[in-house]
Amino acid sequence: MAKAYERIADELRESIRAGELKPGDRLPSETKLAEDHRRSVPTIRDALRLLQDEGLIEKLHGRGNFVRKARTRVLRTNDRHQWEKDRAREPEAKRLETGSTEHDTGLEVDDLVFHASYRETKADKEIAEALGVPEGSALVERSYRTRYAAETAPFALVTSYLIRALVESNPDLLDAANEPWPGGTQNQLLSVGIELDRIEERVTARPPTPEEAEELELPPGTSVLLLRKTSFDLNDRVVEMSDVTLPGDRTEMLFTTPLERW
Amino acid sequence: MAKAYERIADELRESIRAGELKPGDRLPSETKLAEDHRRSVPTIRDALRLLQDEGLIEKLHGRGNFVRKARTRVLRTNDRHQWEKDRAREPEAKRLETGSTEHDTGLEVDDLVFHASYRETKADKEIAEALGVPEGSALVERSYRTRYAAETAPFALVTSYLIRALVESNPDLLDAANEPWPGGTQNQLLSVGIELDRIEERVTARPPTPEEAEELELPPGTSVLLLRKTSFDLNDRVVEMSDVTLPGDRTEMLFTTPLERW
DNA sequence: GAGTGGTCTAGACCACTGT
DNA sequence: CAGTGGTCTAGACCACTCC
Repeated sequence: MAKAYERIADELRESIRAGELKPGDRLPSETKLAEDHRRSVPTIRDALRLLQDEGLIEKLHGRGNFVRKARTRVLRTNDRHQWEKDRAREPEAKRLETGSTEHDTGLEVDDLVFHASYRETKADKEIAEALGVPEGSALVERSYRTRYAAETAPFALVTSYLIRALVESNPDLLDAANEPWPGGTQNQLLSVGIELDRIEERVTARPPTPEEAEELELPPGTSVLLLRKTSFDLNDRVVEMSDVTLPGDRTEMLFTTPLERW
Repeated sequence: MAKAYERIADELRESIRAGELKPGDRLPSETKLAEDHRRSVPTIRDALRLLQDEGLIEKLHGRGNFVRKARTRVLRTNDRHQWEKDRAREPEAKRLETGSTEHDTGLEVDDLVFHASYRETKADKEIAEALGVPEGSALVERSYRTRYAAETAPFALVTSYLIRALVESNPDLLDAANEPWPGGTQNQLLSVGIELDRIEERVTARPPTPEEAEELELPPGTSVLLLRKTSFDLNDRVVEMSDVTLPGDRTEMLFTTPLERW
């Protein structure tokens, strides 16, 4: 025999999937649902929590419970890397026009708000391994937040690591005041004589930590995508590594793999 | 003033992050926690549910609440596509040895259990658009489940779509009895004269549906990765499309993007 | 059988939203 | 102000695990 709160959740889920309850619709109040199903309010709330955890409904205090609407997605492609490499050697005037985020989103520079901060650190075990340097090596840790001007939450949390010894010959690379840097990271690396050979991106997913949920303004019932991007130079050395946290309900990543001809 | 259940959750989360409570450790019983914090048991349970939703703890009925251990990850790379393309033209004996899943996981064929089923359908609006065919076109819908022999849950749910008109010249492609097909999908397509030019993969993440959680044996507090793979032939036609659902807590996807030289 | 978490109740009181 | 969901209590009873 199935549990009451599961049966009630199943019923509501079915109504939502069938389209009887459409995105934006208000569900009956919790007391109303309790009467209808002849159950106590806490039992109803158990059912609604299941639906919330699945991302199907949104609970708004004082207003009601609503079927969740899909959020508009931000597309992030891997051809941005080649695009950024090409762009890195353009004259500064050209580089100022657009960054890779604008390339992805098709937006103007003015539609986006950009924030960067730099910090000097030493590599812990995990980061050292990812960068292929000894533990304790001096690093430049750079933190980026980009959001739509019309919104309050950023659409990505980015932490990027550079190996200080590789970039310190250009002091401009140690100062966040030079951000946003026209031409992006690949132009920064070019300024110290580094050319990239390839980029590796590792992707996983999990529920957000409370801190991530807070900063990305994620409602309950959403996931985050974790992207670790590693850049290799022509000598197969790791020259940069970034950890990116993206909201799962509004991010779509597109990777294109070209194949050699037979 | 913070809510009691949040404060209790914060305290426990901190203990876990600090390593005072290690993966596998049992938390104090709910009644014990209630006494310690001078709160009712339901309030403690509210706190523990937060931690469960974050994927930090595992609730085991009759045994206790435990700090969750990380599961071993399955790596899925995008160089599998080129590998599979090369493999598609090898003689059958060679193709029988390993499939792309074994290529990714480094396992033997015997370590994996494979299941396939075919079904003929018509393209609904969404699928038709993805395949670039008219709505209602005849399709071959193929469903795959692969799991470790030692485990009960598959590590991926795959639904693949072929356009019937493109493949029906080889009747073997309409029969699941020929699975696992030596050489995989690219060899199947070769048998009807199709060569692939590139593969596009779109990735998003969200909490699992109850059905996905059931089939993948996902504990609460995990996400799924959704991968839509689209294969294009030399004429830029879509010739195959797959939707893949992967457990977020045990899947890592690796995409390598090579860059052209300056 | 002792100890654990899971389901469910009935209700008090608080906090937020709208009119 | 009425109506909504959010927090919390105190306790009954069930189901599972392990000794």
